[in-house]
This record gives sequence, C-alpha cells and structure tokens, in this order.
Amino acid sequence: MTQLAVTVDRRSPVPLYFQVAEQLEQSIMAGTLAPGTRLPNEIVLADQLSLSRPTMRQAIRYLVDKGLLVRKRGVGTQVVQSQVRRSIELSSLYDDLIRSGQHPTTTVRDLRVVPAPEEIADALSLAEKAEVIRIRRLRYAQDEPLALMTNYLPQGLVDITPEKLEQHGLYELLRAGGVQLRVARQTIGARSATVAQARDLHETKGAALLTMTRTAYDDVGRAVEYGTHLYRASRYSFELTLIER
Amino acid sequence: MTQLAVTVDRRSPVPLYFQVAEQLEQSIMAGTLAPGTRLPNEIVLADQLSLSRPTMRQAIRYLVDKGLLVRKRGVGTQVVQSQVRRSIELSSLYDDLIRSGQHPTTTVRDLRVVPAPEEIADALSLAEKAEVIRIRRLRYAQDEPLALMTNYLPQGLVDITPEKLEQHGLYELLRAGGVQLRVARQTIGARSATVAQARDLHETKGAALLTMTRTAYDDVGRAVEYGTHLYRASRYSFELTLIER
DNA sequence: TAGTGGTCTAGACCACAGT
DNA sequence: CTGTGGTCTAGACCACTAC
Repeated sequence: MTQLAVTVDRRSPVPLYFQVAEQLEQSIMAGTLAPGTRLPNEIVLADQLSLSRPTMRQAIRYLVDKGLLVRKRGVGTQVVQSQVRRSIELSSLYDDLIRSGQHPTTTVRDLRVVPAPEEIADALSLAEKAEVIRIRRLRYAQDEPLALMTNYLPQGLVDITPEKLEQHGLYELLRAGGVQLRVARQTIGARSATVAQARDLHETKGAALLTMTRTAYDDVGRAVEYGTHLYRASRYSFELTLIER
Repeated sequence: MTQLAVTVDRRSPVPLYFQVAEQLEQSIMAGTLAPGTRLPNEIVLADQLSLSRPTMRQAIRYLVDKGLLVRKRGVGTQVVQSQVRRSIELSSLYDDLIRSGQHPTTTVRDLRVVPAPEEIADALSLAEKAEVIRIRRLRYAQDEPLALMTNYLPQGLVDITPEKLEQHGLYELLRAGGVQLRVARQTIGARSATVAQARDLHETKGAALLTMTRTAYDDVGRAVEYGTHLYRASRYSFELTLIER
C-alpha cells in the first residue's frame, strides 16, 4: 500500500476531517482507489497526514456512513465493491433533476390557504382546522410530465408565490427563508392512475404510479412541510443506500 | 430542565455511549421526553453521568443519525416533533414481518444453479456466465400473498436448501453462515402486474405493484446478494427516514 | 456577551481477526 | 501472537446563536 493522494490545508476553514473525506471520495469515484482496495490502518493514515487518530477516524466514519467504505475490526478498512449512483437525500425532486442535468419546469396549478384536513394537521402537529398553505404543482422534466405534487405548509414560515415556485424548488425557497431542514420521514408506495391523473401525466388510466408522502422537520424539530406526490413509474424511481450500524 | 432518567453500568460490556443512547431512545419513545423538549447541553449531561464529553456526544450523535434528535450550534439539542415508526433497515422482508407481528410463510418455487445473466454478473462483480444460485420465492403474510422474490447469490457462500428457506429469512441464513451484511443499494419503482404475476399475488392484471431491486455487500465490501422483488402495493409500502448532514 | 455545539489533540485500554 | 478497529478520557480552541 503506497501513499494516498491526500493533502490537508490547515489554513482552510473547511474542517480537516472533511478535506480528507472529500479527497478519498474523489479517489474512490475516479477509480484510483479501486473496489476492494484495503486502506492503511488509522494510525498510519493519521501519521501520514499529521492528523490525530480521532480526526482520521471521523473522516473514515463519514465515508462508511455514506456506504463507500466498510470496516471490520481486526481486519481493516476496504472500498465497497460497487459503483455508486447518487441516492435519495434530503433534497427536493427539483434539486435532484437539476443535478442530474435534466431541465425541470413547474406549473403551479393551485396555491391557496385552506383549513388543514385532520391527516395534515396531525402530520404538521397543528391544531385541527388551523390554516395551512396548500400547493398543487405539476413537474416536468425535459418537457414531459413527471410528477403531480401536493404540499402543505404552516402559514407564516416563508413568503411563497406562484412565480417563485415556477422558478425554484420548494426546498430552495424554504432554505432561502431561513428554514434549515434536518429530518424527513417518507413512505413510498404504488397505485394505479385515475383518469384525471393519467391525463395530467400523459399516462393511460390504470398505469402504475409511484407514490411518496413525506413530512419534513427543521433544525429545531418542528414539522415544516407535508407533501404527497405521484410519480410516473415509467420515468422515475428512488435509489437509496442502507448502512448497517 | 431536571435530571434525565439515565444511568450507566460501567461493569457492563455494552458500550457506555450505547447504554445512554438506548435509554434516551426509550424515554423519547415512551413520551417522557416529549417532542420539542430541549436537552441539557453536552457538558452538563456528561457531568451528570460522569462521562467524558466525547462519549456523551457519541450517544447524542447516534440518536441524531437515527432521526430522533436535532441539534443546532448555539442553540441546543431537541427532540424531533414526530412519532417515529420503524423505517427500512438492512434486514429482510421476513425479519420486518416477524417484528411487526405478522406471520410470514414462504413457498420456494425454484432453487437452482444457473449461469449468471449479464446484469446479475455485473451487480455481483462476477465473471459473465459464472454460476450463481437462483432462488424464486413467494412470501405470504397472514395467509395472503405479499411478494414475489427472486434472488441471486454467488456459489459457495452458504449452504441453502428449500427447507431452510421455508423456515428462515434469506438474510438470517446468510448471517448464520458467517456473512455480515453492511451496505445495500436499493432501487424502488412501480409497474403493472402481468397476468402471471397477478395470479400469483391474488391481484388483477394491471394492478400496481411496487418493485425493489437490491444489491447487498458484506463487511469486506464483497457483493453477496442480488434480489429483485415485486410487492403488492395494496398491502406493502416502504418507510424511510432521511437525515441531512 | 454568554451559551451552545463543532472540531481537534494525544494519549490509553480493550475486543476481535487472522497467523 | 500481531494488527486492526472500537471505546474512552480530559482537556483545548473555535464558530455560531441569541440576547
């Protein structure tokens, strides 16, 4: 095992562990660190980079949590045998499409304040019939319809207009309004398209659709968004990485 | 903020951070620590339990990663505003059903050695046409069909028989054979049932089905299982928790 | 300005894997 | 046995938040 192509800049404001993790990640993605490769042990790595062992461990743990490395006590740390595609993160469909080079556009079909139905009030921890903002949108990617989305937000969080929604993702607007999303709980299922859904999505009645409902929470634990979405299964799927421990 | 009902036993072989995390988790689940509750800061907590700050941090980080707590620099650590249901983990459908009190049974429809199709050889990082074990099963929960499952495994990993598969989950057999699963990559989608699938699953032709394909890796990064499953959307869905950072 | 979590160090001892 | 990662300590300084 030779030296790794990693350097750290102690003047940088970027945390040391993160500089290391990012460079290792790039090497793995580029194939310089091939699947199956065993890394030197923590102590050696820490010495090579003049870091303390806990800091080196933090870098490695970051990549283990991402599913790029696996470690086994008494054995060592190795690169996982797989080319990784990007998997679900706490970002919106809009962000995902932008990143994957698609060209998302959005039509806002409805935006109004409504009394919260029981299910939504529950999910957002609001009093029943509290007023919430309801948004219905149709999302296109490369000029083909992709998803029908309905979202509910507590009032007063951020200023939302149809114009903004057609130019930005909902999560982008939330972040711009100072809302830091931290946790989301999702349920993914499937159903057959109704006539109206089929018409909107350019499918035929009965076509398989993916359903996703999500409640998102901010950095102080408040529920800030509830969404229920319908995706064309012919054009969309969810990828995820699971880690044991 | 009063004392937390947490104690640690230093003679126990269970790591201290884990003892703390488990007890906090129980308090959260039981409602003793209500959603929105703010925890004392790390230093105080560590002192109360006579632990070092890093150890206390590790306990908290564990729960943050699980989506039960959120933290914000300069502010503090709070309980997330939501009742959590169990979400997808690196376990098999069989394990999940057992845990949720259902009564899964399994019919093995086929178990044989076949030359690996290109797609499977790729996923498992094997030579094309290497021989693999192919398993086709039908899973029932409470006497109703739930899922049609096809799995591929490299030969020689563990000893698998139809009898064992009808009494245990596949992952259980792998673990019993010394295979430690660590990472899995999944894709979740939807499709309409064919006539044959509909017959097996007691659905009608064209019914919406959830699809899941998964490649699982062990603790040294080897691909050890590839599966492609079909679930009745009317009786099954996936739950997951996403964490930012 | 006071209080919080985020990062970092330099050690120590232990449990487990493979020889 | 040797080598690996897992746990734990007791400090230090910094960045961010809220008042």
